[in-house]
Amino acid sequence: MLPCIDSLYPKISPKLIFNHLVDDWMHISISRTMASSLDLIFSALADPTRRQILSMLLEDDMAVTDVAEPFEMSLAAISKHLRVLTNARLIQQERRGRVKWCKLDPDAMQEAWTWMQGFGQFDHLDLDGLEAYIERTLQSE
Amino acid sequence: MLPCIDSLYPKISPKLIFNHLVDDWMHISISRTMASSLDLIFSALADPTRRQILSMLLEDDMAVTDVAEPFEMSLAAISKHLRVLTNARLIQQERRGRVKWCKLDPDAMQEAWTWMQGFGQFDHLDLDGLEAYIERTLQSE
DNA sequence: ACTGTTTTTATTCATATTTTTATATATGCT
DNA sequence: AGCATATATAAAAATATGAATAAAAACAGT
Repeated sequence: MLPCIDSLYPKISPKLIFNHLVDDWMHISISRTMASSLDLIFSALADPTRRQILSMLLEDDMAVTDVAEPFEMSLAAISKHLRVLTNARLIQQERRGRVKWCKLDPDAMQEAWTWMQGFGQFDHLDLDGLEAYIERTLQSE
Repeated sequence: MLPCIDSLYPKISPKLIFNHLVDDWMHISISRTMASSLDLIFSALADPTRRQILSMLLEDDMAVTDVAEPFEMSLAAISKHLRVLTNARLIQQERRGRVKWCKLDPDAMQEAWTWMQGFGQFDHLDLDGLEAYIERTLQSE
């Protein structure tokens, strides 16, 4: 299923080959499910208030009221920011009593980070192993 | 101790600020609307068309017309997306003749990547984690 | 100078986001 | 039950975004 790499990418560096592999399985496996997911994640991260909230939650889990306290804006606005972060799966909210506790959920950040990793340096990676893995995965579909 | 707060992240050079101001002098009033660097980067990454453009540029530098070719939308829309990517410093555009060449500029991606690194122990990409991730993605279809 | 190519800008429209204020809901306490 | 606390939702206003179309601008070749 995986096309012949040598014929497709004649004189490109291994790094570029890897990058293109990443690109390929993204188009194949991610175009629907993950694309909308990355939309939500990056757009949630694009707001400075929300990034600051995430930074605060890095220290400790917090209740909604405590999250809102250092900000100038209204509690309702913060509540909506928290909903955006929850929809992006960047945080989890768990209700205990009347208090809703907010804590980081690392999965979404990892997902975005993994996507971005395709644009960085991969020199320490085992390219052959990844190729073989992707090939196995695509064939088993 | 807390490396991820935006106020601790003033990595915008005066020259860059100046460039952005010059870019938008017609539309933006200088005092209020100065989006931070991470605002621009994440909000640029939040659009699937722009992410796909970046993936295409991984393979090779491209002219604006060639970037627009695989998309359904108009060339003018793609031009606007490229401007957003340029403002976020995710790409660089260099005019040679009548053709404007677009190429990736890794610095901004690295900047966002560095910020995100504070939220996980994913400081290096281990293959097992990536494979597990790909597997999860494929299964979830 | 004329012509075709490449790219940007202007205008307009629909839709989405961010925020405030006011109101509603849910929970714990006495 | 009544009251204070914690959070969410609704309505509304300002602003931003994404896209189309049409026009303009920059440039190469003849």
